[in-house]
Amino acid sequence: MYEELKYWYLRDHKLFWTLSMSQIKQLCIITGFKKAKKGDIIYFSSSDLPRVFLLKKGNIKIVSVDEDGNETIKDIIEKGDLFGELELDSDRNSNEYAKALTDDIIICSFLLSDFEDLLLRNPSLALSYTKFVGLKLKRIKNNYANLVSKDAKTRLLTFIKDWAERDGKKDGNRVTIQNYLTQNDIAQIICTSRQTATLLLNELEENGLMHYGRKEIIIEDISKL
Amino acid sequence: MYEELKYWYLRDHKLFWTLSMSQIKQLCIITGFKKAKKGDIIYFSSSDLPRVFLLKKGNIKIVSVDEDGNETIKDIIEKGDLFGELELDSDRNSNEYAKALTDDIIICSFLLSDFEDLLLRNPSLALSYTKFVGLKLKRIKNNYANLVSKDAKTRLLTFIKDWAERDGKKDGNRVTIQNYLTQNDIAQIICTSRQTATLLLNELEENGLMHYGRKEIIIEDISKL
DNA sequence: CCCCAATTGTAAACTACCCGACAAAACCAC
DNA sequence: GTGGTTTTGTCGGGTAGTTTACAATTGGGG
Repeated sequence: MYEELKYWYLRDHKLFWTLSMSQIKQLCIITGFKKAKKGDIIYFSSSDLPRVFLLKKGNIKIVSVDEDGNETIKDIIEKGDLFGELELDSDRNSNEYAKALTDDIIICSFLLSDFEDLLLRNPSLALSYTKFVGLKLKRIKNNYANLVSKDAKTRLLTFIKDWAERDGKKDGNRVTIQNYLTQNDIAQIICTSRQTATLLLNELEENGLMHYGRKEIIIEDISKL
Repeated sequence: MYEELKYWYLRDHKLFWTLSMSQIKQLCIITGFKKAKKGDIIYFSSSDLPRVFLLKKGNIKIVSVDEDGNETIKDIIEKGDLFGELELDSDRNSNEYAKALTDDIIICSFLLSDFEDLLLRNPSLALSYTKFVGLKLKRIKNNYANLVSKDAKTRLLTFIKDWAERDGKKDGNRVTIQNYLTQNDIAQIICTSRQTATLLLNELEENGLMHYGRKEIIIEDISKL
């Protein structure tokens, strides 16, 4: 029963749709599971073997600490996302960890080496995966371009619109987002200071464009952002 | 003879080492060739089918024009690099073109669809290619992190050191780089204004750390940068 | 060799944003 | 509730870097 659940978890991800049950089973032999709750820190650059992770439930952020001790958010991971050694290289010098943003986190993982074997045996999976990494590349290229040429306000707007698109519940032009981020998180994501983020969010609030709350964000009219 | 040359060009790239002659031949059926000289513009987001390109000789820059007409350098491509639709998605909305930085440019290309077929038939090539894309991802992540947390001076230094590593001719601690970039190019690469780049380069010059010339850059002592 | 275009040098005004500091408010655990 | 911690609000000074503007230099083509 528990074993079955494991398979189902992987099977559920669209990347793995092409695989047979036995192939998934193969990958699952060393599959690990983790549960966590809000605020928990999950080290994945630990002394363990390199792994690829799949977030089944909840939201987490990937944080990296640089040489000066500054923490920066590398990525926000949502339900169904893969994370970890996605680049398939095993040199994990990076000082990164994941932090749970919500309660009820479920993560499953498998060894990088097992995943590579599977890719070698499944050309079509390999191609899908390559496109998946390509998509990540495209996203970050886009973020980079925004950071270079757009100001903080525009970046915030872009982020909010993206977020609403991904997570928001639409009701006509009114969108409600379940908020699991602090203003500080948002600031880091759009690469600005907390103060600037606060300022801009309040500005949006004053203009009646949206309401920021710790639990949810309400956008009155998404088309006006 | 000319045909043979084509194959050799592809075979030469380490990604294709695992392929047999016949497999390369398959890819080459629709392989195109281009030659260009300094200043030439090579459109690859044209109405043609999506392609992957391989730069056999010379240096080019990938430039993109945003909605406001600003030109930004996306990438510098050197001998042996692949470029084009590396993400393997065929939606080329991006307004990009390549510009030759040196004379004697040789580019060969193949159709994205042919390349995908080849990947499907060669799992180990597919895996290598995924790692290649992963490497690109890692690089840009690194650039992004630098842009966020380091100032212009540090970014310039990082860039110069990288460049010296890649292209420079070492002679003890003295490194000579064949320069094919203007200060404006460098400025765009490290994401700053031309004036700031000029200022910083002159500062390095005054401190006796390096000599910037249009044809070559000489770093007196790479370990002191 | 000379001219023109591209590149490099320099300076001053301006500004978006950071940083430090502190207060108010919200949330959580007990 | 109550106390403490986290999050949010707000202000002003400081600055790295942009922008504008123009001069000086370089190099290549005729």
